[in-house]
Amino acid sequence: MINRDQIPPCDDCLHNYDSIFKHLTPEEHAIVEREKVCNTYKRGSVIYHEGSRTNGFYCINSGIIKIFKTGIDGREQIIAFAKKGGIIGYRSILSNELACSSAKVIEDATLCFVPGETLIKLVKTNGNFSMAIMQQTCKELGEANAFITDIAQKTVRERLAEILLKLMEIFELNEDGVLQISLTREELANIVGTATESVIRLLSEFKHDKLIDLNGRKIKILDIKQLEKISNAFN
Amino acid sequence: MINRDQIPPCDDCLHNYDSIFKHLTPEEHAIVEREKVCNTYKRGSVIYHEGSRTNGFYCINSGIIKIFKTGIDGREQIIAFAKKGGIIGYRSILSNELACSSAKVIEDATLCFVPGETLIKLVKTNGNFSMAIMQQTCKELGEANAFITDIAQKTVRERLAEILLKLMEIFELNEDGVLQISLTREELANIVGTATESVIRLLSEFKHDKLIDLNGRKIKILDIKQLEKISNAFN
DNA sequence: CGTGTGATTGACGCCTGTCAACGTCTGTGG
DNA sequence: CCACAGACGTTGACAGGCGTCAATCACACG
Repeated sequence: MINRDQIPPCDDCLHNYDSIFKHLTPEEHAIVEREKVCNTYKRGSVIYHEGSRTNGFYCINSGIIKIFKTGIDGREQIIAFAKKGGIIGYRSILSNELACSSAKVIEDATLCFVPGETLIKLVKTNGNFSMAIMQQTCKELGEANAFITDIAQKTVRERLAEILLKLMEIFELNEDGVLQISLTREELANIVGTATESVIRLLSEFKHDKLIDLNGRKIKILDIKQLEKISNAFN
Repeated sequence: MINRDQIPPCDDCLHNYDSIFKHLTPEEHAIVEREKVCNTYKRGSVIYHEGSRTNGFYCINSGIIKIFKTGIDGREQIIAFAKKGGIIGYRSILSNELACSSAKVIEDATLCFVPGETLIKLVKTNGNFSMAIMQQTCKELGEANAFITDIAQKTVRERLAEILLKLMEIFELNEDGVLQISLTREELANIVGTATESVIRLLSEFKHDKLIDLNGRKIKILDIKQLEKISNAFN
């Protein structure tokens, strides 16, 4: 499951224009580079568990991670995804709480682990970095609040259409218009907050209405305008 | 609506042990004290509007504020409350976005306005203050994620019981066991994420089962254990 | 006293969750 | 190479939770 032989070059992460690490000085870069530990994880691996104490955060070098909370009957509620350039697990470090969610690999991933003390040191000493990570948190908070409103007010049908569009924004379509992420029906249900059967029924309804095309887990987006209309996009 | 005559002493806010301002140095205290502007607001007043650009944040000296997003048909979804010692409106300052929610007075309030630049300056220069405000954000984020899971998985009945308990934690009971906040049925519905009629029906059901007692907007909590059981408390 | 806002109650029906059965596909072991 | 197990996907039946509509009541206020 874990392969310590392949240490990926973290230059990508450190200098990527949309990575928060771009706010670090060269010296700080060097510190992170020195203290990081990289590993690869296969689909299904758990990075960290809800309720556990994490002592660092992870930077995604490749792959896709799902962040979820476990509710009634062990049912997952997917809160967010993380992909290349993103960081996960930093929240509980900063708030000094136990992890409030779990992280699991959806597509084989390479992650770099950075100790929590390093993060806190950087936050306290580098105002720009501090602002950047605060902005990330605030952005996530805004998105969470928007999702609360959606899930509280919209129907399952509207939410599913919206989630398809949101996934499209995050993972984009390939040249054939197919969503570049592969989720089980159950996972889709656990984002939307509904039953697996409902997702299946609505997806085939969307297919019948020529809004999407289905081929196993591959979802081809055909009619964005109409999906937006269904999702009641007040965003 | 606004009364500029009464400038409340902000010592309370600045030195209150659960205020984030306790992390400021005396010099920084003085800066905030000098730059703040205090006003009183009556019930119903809007502090700021979703989508507007705010150029500062507010510290609550007294009163109660509700934070909400406006969804379909102008229906409110209440996201959070703020009371004495709390701050609101700081998120959009830090993330440099438009306000993603609105703030409205529920109980007559006195607020102190502090300019955004002051906040950013403090965040960038005072590591401890920075950490404290980051912790507040992370805490809110954790709560938002928990609420997403609840609203996605629990029934209206379970959520209502949970909200009553949550309100109890935030606003506490008076000596008679009555919730120290007065909300309309519609506002309750807009927290739970349901229809006003459903709240009314479930409240009278709770009353019939001797879990609560009702007297207009006053809600007396009778059986906490049972409410916890109903709310399916996995928290 | 009229008006308006909020609270309540009843009727009705649809959306959606649950249960059950069955089909499909993949990987594993004999 | 085939049989089988197990995970996942699909479909149908069914009930009930909950939203919507409408009527009525209660209460405050100008």
